[in-house]
Amino acid sequence: MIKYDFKKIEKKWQERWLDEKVFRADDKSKKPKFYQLETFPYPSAEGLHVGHPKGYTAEDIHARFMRMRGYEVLYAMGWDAFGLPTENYAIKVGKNPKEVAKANIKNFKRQVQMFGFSYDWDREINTSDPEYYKWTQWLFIQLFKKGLAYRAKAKVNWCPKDMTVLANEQVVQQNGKNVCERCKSEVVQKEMEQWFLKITDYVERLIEDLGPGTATLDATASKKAKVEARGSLDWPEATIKRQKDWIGKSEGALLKFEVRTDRSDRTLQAKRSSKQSDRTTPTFIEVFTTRPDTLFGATYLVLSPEHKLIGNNELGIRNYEEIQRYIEKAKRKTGLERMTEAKDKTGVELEGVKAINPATKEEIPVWVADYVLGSYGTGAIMAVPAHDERDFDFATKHNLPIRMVVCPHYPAPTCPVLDEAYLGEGHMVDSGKFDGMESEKAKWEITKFVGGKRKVQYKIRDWSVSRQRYWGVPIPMIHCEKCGIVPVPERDLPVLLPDLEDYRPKGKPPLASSEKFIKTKCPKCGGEAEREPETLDTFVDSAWYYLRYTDPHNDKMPFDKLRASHWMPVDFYVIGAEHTVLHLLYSRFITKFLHDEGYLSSGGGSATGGKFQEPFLKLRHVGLIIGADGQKMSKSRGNVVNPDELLEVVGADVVRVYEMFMGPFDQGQPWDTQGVLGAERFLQRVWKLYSDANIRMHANDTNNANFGRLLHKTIKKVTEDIETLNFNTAISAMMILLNEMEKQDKLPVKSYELFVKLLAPFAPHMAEEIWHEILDHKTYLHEEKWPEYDPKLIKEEKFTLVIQINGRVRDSVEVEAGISQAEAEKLVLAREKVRAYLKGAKPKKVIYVPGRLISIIF
RNA sequence: GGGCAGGUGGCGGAACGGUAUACGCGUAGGUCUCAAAAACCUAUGGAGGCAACUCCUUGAGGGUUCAAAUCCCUCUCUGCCCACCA
Repeated sequence: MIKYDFKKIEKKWQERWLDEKVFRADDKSKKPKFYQLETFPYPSAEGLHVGHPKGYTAEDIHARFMRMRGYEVLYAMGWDAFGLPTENYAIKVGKNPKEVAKANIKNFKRQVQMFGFSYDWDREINTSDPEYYKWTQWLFIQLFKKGLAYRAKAKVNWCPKDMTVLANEQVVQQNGKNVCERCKSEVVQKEMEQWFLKITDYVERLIEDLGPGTATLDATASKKAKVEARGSLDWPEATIKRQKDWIGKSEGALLKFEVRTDRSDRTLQAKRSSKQSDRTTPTFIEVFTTRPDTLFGATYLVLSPEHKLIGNNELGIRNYEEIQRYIEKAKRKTGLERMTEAKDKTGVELEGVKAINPATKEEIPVWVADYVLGSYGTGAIMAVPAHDERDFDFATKHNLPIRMVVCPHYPAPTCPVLDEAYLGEGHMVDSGKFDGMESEKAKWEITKFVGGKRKVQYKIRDWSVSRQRYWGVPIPMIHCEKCGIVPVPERDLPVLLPDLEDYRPKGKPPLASSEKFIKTKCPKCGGEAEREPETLDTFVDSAWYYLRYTDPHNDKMPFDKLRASHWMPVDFYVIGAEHTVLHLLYSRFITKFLHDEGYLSSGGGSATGGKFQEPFLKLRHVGLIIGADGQKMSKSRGNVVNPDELLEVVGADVVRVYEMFMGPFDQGQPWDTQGVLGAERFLQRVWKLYSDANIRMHANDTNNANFGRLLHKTIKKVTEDIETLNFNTAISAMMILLNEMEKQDKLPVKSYELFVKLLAPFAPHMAEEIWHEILDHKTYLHEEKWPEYDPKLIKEEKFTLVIQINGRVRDSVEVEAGISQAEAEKLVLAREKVRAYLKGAKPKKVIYVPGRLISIIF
């Protein structure tokens, strides 16, 4: 037997594939297109983690499979190379981030290439390359021109360690604290002037185009019906839901409550006595509510601690000092305290201040409490304790009146007790002329009655993109004293990121200290001006990279409209579930924007056949590989598996097969070094099969129907499993076939060839070696046609009929496939074993499931 | 507190109304060998029995059904996500 020298063989094929550019995606191909997108990695200094190749192998299998099925596949790789970790690492080792990034990419590329992934390397991109970020800057300018990039003062999330602003999406919860997604330091709130992208302008379409979801379909609905119900997006249900939740749309009304204070009473008296016309406009507190129907039950108002009416004491609050102390305390609360105290609703009443319920005209108290958020709605609420659990808790604690105004049953013989009332719809009670009206209708009638406005409110806020750090895309803007903010003319792009001696963060952008960079002329008036020293959030870089792959070397445009439209939308995207609200939402926004601006047109050969405003049609998440100890892999736990060592010891094909065999693709599994051995044995046996069997190899098909049936069943199974990403069962099916092949006295060469084709996407190096060197073919396997199964050959001639008596399996018998119920019954009832159970009794009922079982009840 | 996913041998998992434990790992015994490794063969959920066989078993309990790991209800545990959004 020839030893399988994986090192030599894997290297040989990788070089040939690369040199001959066999995986080049042809823009002009006549074949139907398939765009398969790989999450381009952030090239960290640590290099590849065993988790990376799991997603990559799955995509590579799928890409190779699609090629064999006759598609022209666009499948490429690139580097999301800007960003904090590289910069922080560079600071640590005292190097330039540019050098560090270059070295990291080189290392990543070396590792990735050792796995033999079938990328079109001519399309490799790098976000830190001026040829790429020139177009990121171009994109920013287009957004600016449309008023979608703007500067505003806002409270931002500030990471004190990284000394930069973070987007809301980049702030995560850990142990009850708001921490930086990257470095896990606690985030503080800071008021700063910032660049924002107006994603909120696209919010309706971002919801709408996710589709209606499949919630209305019952479980029996076909997969196709489900996909159609979602519009054209085939995404995991949970991902769609999370994005919708993040956008957080709610419909309600803005209602105004007039404020009465000691001071306004005095004004009123003064007005009366002097008979002056009303020149002082009354003060109002505006609230947002989704339940305007419950207005008659609003028994008090609550302001958030951040509310501007209590910022200075213009209302003349009598206990202002106490209020201030409360606000200060609320501000200092950590996320953890907020969480644990969520049930314990604290608050202070504003003394000397009352509000008028516009429906009842009653005076109601006004409170400040930190259960009301300053950042949502108007920062103030009307509290309806009977119909809101939080208000109920607060009212109970502070002894405020509770008035029920919606009754689930009407006419109401008995209304349910209060704590059952909360959210339900029903009919109005105790609400003046609205009594008896359906609450849903009353929402808008009552809003109209008190002069309120309908309002749609979202949780999502505009995307903050300013970063006060060095290693990113310079924002292509110029500040001119005369002309204001002026974009850099497009002919002057890119604005190059200068090499700085000292690029460390100092709380202000490092670029600000480079006079050479900052000082410039205003493109409008020609006067002295300054460049914007901030850099862009790296999520801007990655929000359009999939478009660049379609035309990566274009130096006139970010991409050619026809090329982009030919390849887009992405047909299949595998991505970690952690990107659900960040990258995916941003990418959808940018695609819609570019579509609106006419840079993208109808999709080319895609299945959608028409317009696309969605970048990613089919989306799946890859499950995390965890350490052998069941813990997440991390350096500190010492449970990290290094792919370099694995590749050295067992080679790429074995790692690929093992990672696909571990379990369901979208679920996480612990790493098992012993398990790798199983994959290795499997491939060794595939290899050995020929050497051992070359005596047995037979040019002609044998008449072994059983073997032929298994072969065709395996073709069917593997084909379907790749389509559905059930790689573990696909491999198991191939193992079963291999077990059987080993038992054959005469193994037809044709069968072996079919098997090698099935194996090719999983273990491409070994398959290619066998195909060329043993089976003596000149073509590459991915140019071969994917095997098709013959439905006729799959049909069983016989099957095992299971015999159940009174619901228990008691016997079984081999029978002809076409056996009728009458025949089966006769045969079964004649069996001794069955007779022993029946003891002469007559069966009451017989259930026959063709091809499976017969169930006798007596 | 809410949402989602899930709990099947010693382990990863398969089956998703129709013979539970496919496939792989591990373990035990065997073949080969002076020996060991590798490779190959056999066995391998639990209890009982010399045996043929019988009973039990998919987190716990209940229900539907001729038949439930699978469908329904209650509980429980684990993982992930969200978390006062009016």
